[in-house]
Amino acid sequence: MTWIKAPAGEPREKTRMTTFAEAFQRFADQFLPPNLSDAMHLRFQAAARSSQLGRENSLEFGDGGQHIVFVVRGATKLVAHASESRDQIVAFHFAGEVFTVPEPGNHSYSVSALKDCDILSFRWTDFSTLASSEPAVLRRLLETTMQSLRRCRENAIGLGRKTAGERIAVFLLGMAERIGSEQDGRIFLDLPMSRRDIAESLGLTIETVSRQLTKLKEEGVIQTAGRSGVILGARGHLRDRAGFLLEAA
Amino acid sequence: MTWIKAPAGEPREKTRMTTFAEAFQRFADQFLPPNLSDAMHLRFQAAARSSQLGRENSLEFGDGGQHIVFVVRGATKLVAHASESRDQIVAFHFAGEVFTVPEPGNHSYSVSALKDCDILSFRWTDFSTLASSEPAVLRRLLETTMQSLRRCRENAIGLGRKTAGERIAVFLLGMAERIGSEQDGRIFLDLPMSRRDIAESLGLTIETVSRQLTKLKEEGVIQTAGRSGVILGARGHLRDRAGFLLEAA
DNA sequence: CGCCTGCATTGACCTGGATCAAGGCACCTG
DNA sequence: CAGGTGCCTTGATCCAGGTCAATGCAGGCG
Repeated sequence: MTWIKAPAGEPREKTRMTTFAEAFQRFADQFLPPNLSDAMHLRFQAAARSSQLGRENSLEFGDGGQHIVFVVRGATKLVAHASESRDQIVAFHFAGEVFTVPEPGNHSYSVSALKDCDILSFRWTDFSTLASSEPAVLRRLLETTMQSLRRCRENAIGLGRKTAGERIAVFLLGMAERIGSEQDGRIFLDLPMSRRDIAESLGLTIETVSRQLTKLKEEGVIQTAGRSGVILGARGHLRDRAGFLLEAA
Repeated sequence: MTWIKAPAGEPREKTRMTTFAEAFQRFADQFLPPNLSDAMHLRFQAAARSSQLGRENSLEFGDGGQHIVFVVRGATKLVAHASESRDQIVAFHFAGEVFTVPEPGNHSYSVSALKDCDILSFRWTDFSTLASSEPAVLRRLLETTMQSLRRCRENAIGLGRKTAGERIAVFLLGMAERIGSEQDGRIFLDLPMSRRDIAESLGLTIETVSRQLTKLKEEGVIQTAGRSGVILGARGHLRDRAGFLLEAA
C-alpha cells in the first residue's frame, strides 16, 4: 500500500499516540470475542497492518483486493473515484469503527484521513480465512457490514430523492448522533470534515452546502462557531427539514 | 405482513409454480451448506414464510424488524419510501438471490414484485439465532451482504456524481451482467421493470430515462424491441458512456 | 501581532434535468 | 383484428443547484 496526496510530500507522524501493540489491543477489545484463543489472537495480529495518516493523507490498497479497516484513532472518509475531479465520499468512519474497502472495479476506492489517524488494516483474504471458523467474529463482521449497508441505503435515498436542504439536515442529524455531545438540551458538533467533504458525501457543491448552512443559521435552526463548530437547537426543527416520513405517532 | 397496492384489489396467484416445500428446497440448495444437519434444516424451514406476489404487489413487514428475503422465482425491487410520491428503489433482485430488508427507521422499506414472484422470508431475529452457530451460513450471509453493500456503493456514486446519460449506461451494463443473454457478440436484455422503476432506481424521472434511451438508440449504441427488449451492441460503446475510470491498460 | 494562505461565504448567471402537457404505440381484451 | 388503456415518447418551459467570480475571514507562521 502507498500514501498519496501527502500535502507536505511525506506522511506526518507528529502525534503518533499508539504503538502497533496498543492499536491491535484496541481492535481486539472492540471487535474480537473476549474468549478468543491466544493462538487466534496472534494470527489476527500477524495479519494486521498499521498505518499513521496525517490530515488529508490517503491510503490506497494497491493489491487489487478487498480490505477490512479499523479506525484506532481519528476520523476517516472512504472515497470513491468516479473519474478525474469527480469523487464521491461513500462513508465517514470514526475511532472504534470497522468497515470494508471494496476492491477496485469500475471505480477505485481509498481511505483518507479527516484528521491525524491511526489505522489498522487487513487484507480480506487473510481476515476471511482467520474468521471463517470463528462464528463470533463472523457475527460481529456481519453486524458491521449490515450497519454499513443500512447507512449506505439511507444515503442513497438522500442522493436520489432529497433536496439540498434536506440532505444537509439529514447529514447534521446523522453526525449529531455519531459524534455530537449533548449539553443542556443543545447538541454541540465539532465537524472534522471540510465543506468540500460534506459536499462530496451529499452529491452537492461546496457553495450549495455553504448556502444551506447559512440558511439554517438565518432561520435559527443552528448556530455556528468557527469553521467546524455547529450547535443544533431543538432536534425537532432539523428533523422537520430532513424529508423523513412524518409518523402518525 | 400485509399486501398493499394490489392493482386488482387482491394478490394474484394465477401462476403459482412452487409449493412451500419446493421453494424452501431451492433456498436450501442455493444458500444453506450441503452438510447442514437435518435438524437445523428443519429449524430453518420452520422459520421461513413463503409469499406469492403478483406484478406490482408488495410485501410490507409490519413487525418493525429487519428481514431476510430469498427470491425463489421472479424479480423484485426493494423500495424505500422517503415521503409521499418520493420513492427510491434501493435494489433489484432476481431469482436465486438473497437480500436483507432494513427495519423501518427514518424511512420505511417494502419489497415488491416486478413480475409474478415466489418469495421466502425470515425474520432477522429468527434467522440470526439459527445461523449464529453455523459458520458456513454466516459466511454465506456475509458474502451476500457484502455484495449488496458493493452494489449500493456503486449506485451511490452514480446518484451523487453521474449525469443522466451515465446512469443509464451504468444501469444497462449492470442489467446485462445480471440478466442479459449473449448471442453472437450482442447482448439481449428483457427488462422486467418499467421506465418508472428505472427512473426511481437512478434518481431520475421517466421522461429523462426515455429521452436518454432514445438518444442511445439514435446513436446506434442500443436497439430496442418493444417496451422491455433492449439489444446492446458492442459493450465498449456503453462503457465509454458510463463515466468509469479509464484504465491505462 | 500583522501578514499570508486557503477555506468559506456571497453574488450573478447558466444549464441539466424536472415539470407540465400532448400525442403515440404496445399489448390486451373481447 | 378493432378498440381501449396505460405505458412510453416527445415537445415546451421552468427552476434548483451548478458554475464562475469575487470577497471575507480563521488560523498559522514569521
